Amino acid sequence: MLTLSGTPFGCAQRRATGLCARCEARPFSVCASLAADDLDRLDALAERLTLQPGETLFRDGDSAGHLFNVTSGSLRTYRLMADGRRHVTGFLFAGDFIGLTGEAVHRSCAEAMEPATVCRFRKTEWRALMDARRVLETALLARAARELTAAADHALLLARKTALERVASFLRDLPGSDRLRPETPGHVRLPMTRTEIADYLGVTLETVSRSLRRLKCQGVIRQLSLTEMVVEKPAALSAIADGEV
Amino acid sequence: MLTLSGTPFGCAQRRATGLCARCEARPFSVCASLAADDLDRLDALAERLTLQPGETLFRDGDSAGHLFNVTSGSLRTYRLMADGRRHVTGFLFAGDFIGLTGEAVHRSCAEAMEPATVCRFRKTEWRALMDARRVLETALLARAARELTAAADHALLLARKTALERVASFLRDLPGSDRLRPETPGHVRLPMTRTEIADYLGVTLETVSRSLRRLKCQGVIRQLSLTEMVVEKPAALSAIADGEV
DNA sequence: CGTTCTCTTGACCAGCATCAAAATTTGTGG
DNA sequence: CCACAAATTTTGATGCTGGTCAAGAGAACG
Repeated sequence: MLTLSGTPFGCAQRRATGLCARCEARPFSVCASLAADDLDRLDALAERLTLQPGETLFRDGDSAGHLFNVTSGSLRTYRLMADGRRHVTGFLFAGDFIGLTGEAVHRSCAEAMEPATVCRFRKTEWRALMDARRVLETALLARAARELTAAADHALLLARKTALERVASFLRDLPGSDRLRPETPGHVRLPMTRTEIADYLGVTLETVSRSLRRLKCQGVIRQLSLTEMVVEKPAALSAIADGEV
Repeated sequence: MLTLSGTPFGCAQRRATGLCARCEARPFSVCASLAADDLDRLDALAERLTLQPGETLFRDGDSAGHLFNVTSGSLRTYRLMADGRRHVTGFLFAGDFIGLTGEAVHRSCAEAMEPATVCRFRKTEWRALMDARRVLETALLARAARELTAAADHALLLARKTALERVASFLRDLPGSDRLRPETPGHVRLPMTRTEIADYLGVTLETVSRSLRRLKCQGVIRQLSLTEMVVEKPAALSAIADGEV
């Protein structure tokens, strides 16, 4: 079940001694824009949620009264078509913000892939905080800008890249997403299933599997386990990803 | 050639008698957030550009020191891969804002499809105006949110829809984009070529042509001319677009 | 250690791409 | 306004990438 641990007794601390002050995800969250003095205010608004693998944060059709900030672990968001076709919208890690799209009703589902923690904010309260601390709105706009850039890259991938190029792009761009993990250079951790990768890249799981094999045969990557890859030839991987082959 | 008509003598008018006050695109631009009193400030920052069909606003690799607001006509933005594969990122009409992605160097090209007019702003000056008039930043964030929603819809289209569904989605969603045109219900104007539609939908021009034919045979649409369609059965079109067939 | 789930591999097939040519539209000069 | 040239669109024939179906191999879990 989804456990909920709000600020103790619901009252803000005077000094920034709350959870936000110790939050490991803060440096790469929009919260980083706030001065230390303002953290107690953030604390007062944040509800801490803990999700177990497979647990749902929200579903398609739920009214979207909240915003979320991922503080640890990872989540997937996806959309379903009427006949069951699935598109995985994205994979979310610590520091990622959910709710930039500003829709009143969720049009996608969000579930934990691994044990995850998330901060939840009421939209109205968040809006008030943004009005009081404008740097927060500026930080959110900057984040929205980055997301739009990433969306354009992903659209190019979906519109024009071959299956092999898609998988190569994925292996190249995924590392660094989870900024809480000490990044071992060349190592790619895959907390998601092949099916999820496929639904993210717009192909089938068999095609993902075959593409990975081709990359392995070419010596571009080496497989340590189902969820762990090593990039042996980063330059070659990137060249394939960009279609320069 | 690209003609340039800045504010006469570079000095701001005291009362809002400038071009912004009379701008037809203002109601559906981010500029709509500004009070009438602030329009002379906007006027002082805006350079008016006129583009002929096929003319370039900016190219991939150009340094992105400006932001743009489309005030009439239409443009296309696209990206190219090393081997020439093209992805049309989007079609832009009056009211659309260019530069939300905030990148320092352009990663796409923008060209006029029809005669078009565009307002150009220096990023630094625009930033200063946003700092002075916060509603502007809020309006920009709202617009970024809408773009992210649209990007998610387009990603679903590219990842999971069939060719027929893509073309149906396009015909359903394009009208209303050009808010300057008096919208004749059921009429779809296509100021772009088949190739551009194809590159936008991630298929080939032949597939677009064949899909249109299937829709015509089914009586869902009727063709008036190459650039003008009539939707005869909107419900059927939408059902096809959403894969409910 | 067996059950179940996920991943891999193979065989076959279909949707869309590619190649090619005809039809239509657009543009130009007389 | 017409005739011709160029560009775009439509239509047809064929092929390939990636999807579908199916079976077997590993992992994960109790």
